[in-house]
Amino acid sequence: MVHMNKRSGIESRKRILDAAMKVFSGHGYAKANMRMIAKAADISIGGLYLYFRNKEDLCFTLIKNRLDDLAGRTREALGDIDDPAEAIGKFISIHIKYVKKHRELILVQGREHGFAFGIEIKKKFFRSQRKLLEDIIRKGIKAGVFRKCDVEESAKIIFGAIRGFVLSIVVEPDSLFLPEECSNLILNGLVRRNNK
Amino acid sequence: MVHMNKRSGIESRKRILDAAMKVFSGHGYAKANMRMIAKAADISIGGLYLYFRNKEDLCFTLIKNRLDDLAGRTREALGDIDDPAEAIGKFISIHIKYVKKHRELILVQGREHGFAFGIEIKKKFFRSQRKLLEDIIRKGIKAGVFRKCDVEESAKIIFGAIRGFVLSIVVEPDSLFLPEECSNLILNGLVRRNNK
Amino acid sequence: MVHMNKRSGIESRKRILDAAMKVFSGHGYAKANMRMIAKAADISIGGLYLYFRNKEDLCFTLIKNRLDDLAGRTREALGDIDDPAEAIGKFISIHIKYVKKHRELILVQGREHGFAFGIEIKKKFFRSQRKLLEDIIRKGIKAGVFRKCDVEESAKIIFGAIRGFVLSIVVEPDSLFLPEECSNLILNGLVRRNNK
Amino acid sequence: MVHMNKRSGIESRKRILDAAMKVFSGHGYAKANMRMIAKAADISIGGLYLYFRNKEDLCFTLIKNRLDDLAGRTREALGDIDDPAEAIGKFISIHIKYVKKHRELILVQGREHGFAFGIEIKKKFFRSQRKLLEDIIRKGIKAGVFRKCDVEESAKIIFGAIRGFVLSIVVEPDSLFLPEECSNLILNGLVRRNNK
DNA sequence: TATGAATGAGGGTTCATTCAT
DNA sequence: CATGAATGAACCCTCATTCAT
Repeated sequence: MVHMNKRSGIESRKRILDAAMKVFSGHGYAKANMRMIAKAADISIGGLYLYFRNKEDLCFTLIKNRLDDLAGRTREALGDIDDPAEAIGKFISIHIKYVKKHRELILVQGREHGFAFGIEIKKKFFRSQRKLLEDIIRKGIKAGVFRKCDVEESAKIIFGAIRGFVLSIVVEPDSLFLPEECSNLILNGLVRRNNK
Repeated sequence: MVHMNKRSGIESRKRILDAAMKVFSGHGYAKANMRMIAKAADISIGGLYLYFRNKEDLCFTLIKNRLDDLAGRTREALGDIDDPAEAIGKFISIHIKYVKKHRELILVQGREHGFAFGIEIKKKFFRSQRKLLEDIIRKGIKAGVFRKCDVEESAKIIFGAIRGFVLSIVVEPDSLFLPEECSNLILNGLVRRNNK
Repeated sequence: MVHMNKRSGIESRKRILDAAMKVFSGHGYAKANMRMIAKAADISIGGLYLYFRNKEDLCFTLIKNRLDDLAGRTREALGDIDDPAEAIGKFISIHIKYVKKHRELILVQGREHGFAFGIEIKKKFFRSQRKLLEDIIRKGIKAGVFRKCDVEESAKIIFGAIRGFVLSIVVEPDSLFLPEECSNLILNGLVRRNNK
Repeated sequence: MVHMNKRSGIESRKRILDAAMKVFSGHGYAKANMRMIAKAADISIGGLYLYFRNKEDLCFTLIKNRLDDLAGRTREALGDIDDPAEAIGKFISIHIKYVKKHRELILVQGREHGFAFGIEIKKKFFRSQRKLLEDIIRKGIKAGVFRKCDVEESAKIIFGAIRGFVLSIVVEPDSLFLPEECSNLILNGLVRRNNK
């Protein structure tokens, strides 16, 4: 290939990241290889290593970026909502819509590198998101809107349902549930209310 | 090395399956290799291929066995329960306890082989389990115990929560939710009831 | 598989040989494997080794049998022919018809085992057949029917043509030459005779 | 080991081809292995796959190159010969001398890959060479130098003799016939002419 | 005479990573 | 900043052969 127009480092980095997202999500971490990414990024194999220490680092960066992005959006969206029920609904819908839009994110991940792969970053993310949910629930209970339940457990369960959605994208992309229904179930439960 | 004491084919097959479960779950599909499994099964590499066509077939069999087992247990456990709320609770607890006990199951899976890896078997399993949930919910609504909700969506969401639990085992094995709390939330929702 | 009716050793040996011919000729020596042969012979793998020391020995026996058979038939056919030209024609046609009928023979052979594979047996066979040709030619010259040519060279060339035919069977089975035309060319040459 | 002195891609390709020819012809396709070739080419195993898709591709290229080379030489040599008898002689001698010089060519080939291995390329080559022979013979007949014979059959037979020579190289390298004698026999036949 | 589970060296191939240019 | 040829360990899998039964 001929010499490209010189590109800035920043631009190259971004190109690589985009390409890597495409390739990793298309083939999975294990089956994706550096040659594919290099080609997709229109850069040489060696070039990859100018910007990322190794394959793992590249993938890690990808995940971290996405997680940070989603965390930011969630924080933002929740900022001006006071009603706890509405906040729960918003939390669910924003997460679900995000993973649906960026489904590539999920497809990237494998169980390589003996678990350790990006696990810390994910743990931190999950913890922070659960915290958010806990705060909402706690506020709802204090406001008398929610019943007195185990706050932490409930947060885990709600977040679990969202993660279940993520898994569904991989296995059953054609039968995903709706965020609205999810909020509805989580808020109201299955059991019939007296008054309706 | 000399020949092992002759073992029956059946016994060898089982040894391999056990060893494979251990190795796959310990390292993940991609990082596990046939040599490891052979050593763990106390058999030669070639011996592995006497019982399984290839690595994929071996792993596939593993998953299928577990799924069939869980499906059987679920069917059995649900058989003599009439109360829909109780059935929901049972469904949740049996699934969650099963994956907790056999957490190896989850760790096995990767995204190799272009998604197709065992996906059909899983899809079928998921569909059948969701069907079970749907039946319970429908019965609950008819009995006037459950409110009129979207049956299919609700089933997806409940099953999603269980699957979220599965993912948690991988990432946050130290903060799993309790099956009882899960049933509680799913049945009663977050929002406070009028009468309490 | 259940126990077969006990078969005699002789019969088993023959079954194996037949099966081996089929398998070797269908796949070539290198790609054929003992399992295939065992299955085709309806015997166990171990059973093969009761009758033949190893794969090579089995194949070798195959070749030797065919070569001996062809040598016998040639000797027989040539026995009562006096006319040298007719003898040449007979030699060519018997060889060509034989390899055409038993084309499997050819397909068996590979270049495995560093050349040595069955080479001695073949050499011997070739030498004896060439000798036969030489005798015919020499007789023809003495009788004044054939011109004075280099007997050994001519025998080599004629036998070469036959061997070329063998190769053609592998590569161009649809454009084989006719034995009659071959004798014709060998006997009369390309160049026009004065008197015709 | 540290990196070799950087070599150009072209040069490496050639080194590999040379090494492969040596190794394949020394051991035969089936017994030759990529490690041998790598070592002989003074390159790493992986390096081989930079230039050839796989073992088969490597061997195929080898054969194709030789065949193309011989075809070119034949065409060239025949270009300025008008006398049909001389042309036949030239055709025979050029082919025979070529395979004698490059005897490695023959030794390479096996019956692997279910016959298909390079067979098309060979067929094409054989067809084109036979065509050449046919043209010479036809010209000879038209000029009244050759007797009226079956042109295609005769071409097949002559080419068959050459191919028989090729086989002889493998089995009886010590008793090859001479190109001159071959032309002589083919042109004049065995049967004595009236006038001599 | 017969079985077939078991062996294990060795084959072809891949790919993350390096480094001379 | 960028290249891409080169590396080589490691992978999955095959198969001739053995031997306890």
